[in-house]
Amino acid sequence: MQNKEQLKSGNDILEKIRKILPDLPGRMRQCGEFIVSHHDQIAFSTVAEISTMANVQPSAMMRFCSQLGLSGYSEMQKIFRKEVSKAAPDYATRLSNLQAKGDLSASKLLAEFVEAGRFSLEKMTSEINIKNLDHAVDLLARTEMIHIVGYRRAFPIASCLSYTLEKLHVPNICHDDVGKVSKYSAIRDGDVVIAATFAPYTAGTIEFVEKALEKGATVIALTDTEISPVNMDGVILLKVVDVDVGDFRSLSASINLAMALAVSVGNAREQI
Amino acid sequence: MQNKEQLKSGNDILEKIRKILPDLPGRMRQCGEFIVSHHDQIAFSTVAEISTMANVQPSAMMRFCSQLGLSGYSEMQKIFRKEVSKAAPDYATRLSNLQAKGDLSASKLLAEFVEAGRFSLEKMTSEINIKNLDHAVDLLARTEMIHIVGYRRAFPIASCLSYTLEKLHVPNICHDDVGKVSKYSAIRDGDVVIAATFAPYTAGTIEFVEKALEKGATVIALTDTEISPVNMDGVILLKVVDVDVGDFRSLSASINLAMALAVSVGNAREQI
DNA sequence: TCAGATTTGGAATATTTATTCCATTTTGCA
DNA sequence: TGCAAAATGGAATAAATATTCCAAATCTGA
Repeated sequence: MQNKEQLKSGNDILEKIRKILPDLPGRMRQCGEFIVSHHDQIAFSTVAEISTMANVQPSAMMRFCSQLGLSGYSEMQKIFRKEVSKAAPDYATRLSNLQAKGDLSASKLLAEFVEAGRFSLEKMTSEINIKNLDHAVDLLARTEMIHIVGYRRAFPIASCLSYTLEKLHVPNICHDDVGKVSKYSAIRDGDVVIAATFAPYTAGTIEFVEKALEKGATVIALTDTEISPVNMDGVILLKVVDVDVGDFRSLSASINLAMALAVSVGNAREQI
Repeated sequence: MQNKEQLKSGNDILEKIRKILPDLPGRMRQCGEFIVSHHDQIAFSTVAEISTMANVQPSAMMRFCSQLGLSGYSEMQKIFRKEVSKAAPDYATRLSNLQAKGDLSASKLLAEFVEAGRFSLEKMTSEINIKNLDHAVDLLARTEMIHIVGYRRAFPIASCLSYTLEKLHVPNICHDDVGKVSKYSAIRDGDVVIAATFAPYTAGTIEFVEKALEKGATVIALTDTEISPVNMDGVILLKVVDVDVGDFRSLSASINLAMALAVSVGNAREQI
């Protein structure tokens, strides 16, 4: 049994197993069948657990992994873990490595941002709180005035929201602090505020949220963690994480959430 | 610290952490914050890995788990593992789930924007003119002043560029037309203008480009076609297309190109 | 049927990981 | 300012897990 192919992915492993399965003796066959049908559990189960479930001895499972050309169960588990784990790739390290090698061209950097953007978008599909999203749309569809606040890095998100809502003829005020004038007084009881802020959380946005809540407005927060300082009592939190590229972040997830939110509101208002 | 509540689910744990977080000392706080924001990784990671990522000692993490009323990290991991084994659908499944909620739902719209964003990023990778990108970076790295213009839908891109360049201490003026005042007079011979405009091409941006060229500035255009009205003689064109969702567009490609451009310029300036 | 080859189960061993313990440092309060 | 309490880092220890080894059982082919 000479294994020329390096098994790099879970699929490689499953394909290999399917190929050799017909010629396997008893226990080896059981191992193969079990792994194929329960591959989603490999990432977080021990040899002992897996072999018990497969009705084989632990050493049988070890032998099976050797037969696949792997050094052991651990190597197989690592491959499956990599695919199941939702940890963001370490773009910061990748960037420093590129920089250290003097290999940091604009096109390489663009590729990193594209990758980070893609990852952020995909991750958002599993992390978004749909109940809160629907609740936010409902509130925004009914309110007389939408206030939008997002400074510094979050300002593109705020301006995008404001532009989109205006195109849809939804009354909104984008609080841009022109002339360093904050206009809390424009907020009325019953209005809704959309506040966008991400680590390290601009103080002005936090203050704005506090003032808004005091005035009886409802606040919808676009932010990157449940323990964000804007997650105050009664705030509807839409968690959205954009991954870092060095000291910066792709804005892909948050800006697309903003667009989807605004267009949903526009649609909902047409039906009221 | 008497813990009466039995923590049975991942959510119980996260809720408990959020409650005690404000009163925690240094390392305990770090542990709590890390777990809340990376709870999807607990199932797959060792104490050593987690504590390294959280920048605490392993024993700190152990102490934190004790403070939650758990017997240790293993008990916490078991709880999260139990929930992972039935969750974790892949991206395609998550997308379908979002799309299944009804044609006008916010989640379906979000799914559409996510897909549009991913597609736009993918497309940009194959369509970007690398020669022009490098040329643009070179010019931007050498100029005394960068002027940025992008109105209406392109304004988030302009503001994102401006913010990023400012963070990198690159001199730039974002022409935002506050009070409907355009400031062509600030443009000097030798300056570089980044103009972002996409169909249907804001008249103000076209006029700005014309004025800039007259004044001897170099213009870099972020636009969606070679036949864009800003593709005037001598303009360096960076073509970037964001795909439509109904009457709107995901901004993913253009905003990530802007980020990559700005960061490249920052890097290039550090080497001059 | 028998002998050699292959497979198997499980004990022993090695490695990895979780946990405990304790000296030192830091914090908070009178 | 000083002291007691709390927090911390890290080494030592315990526990869990992966792996290796080998005697016994089973299979295969002449």
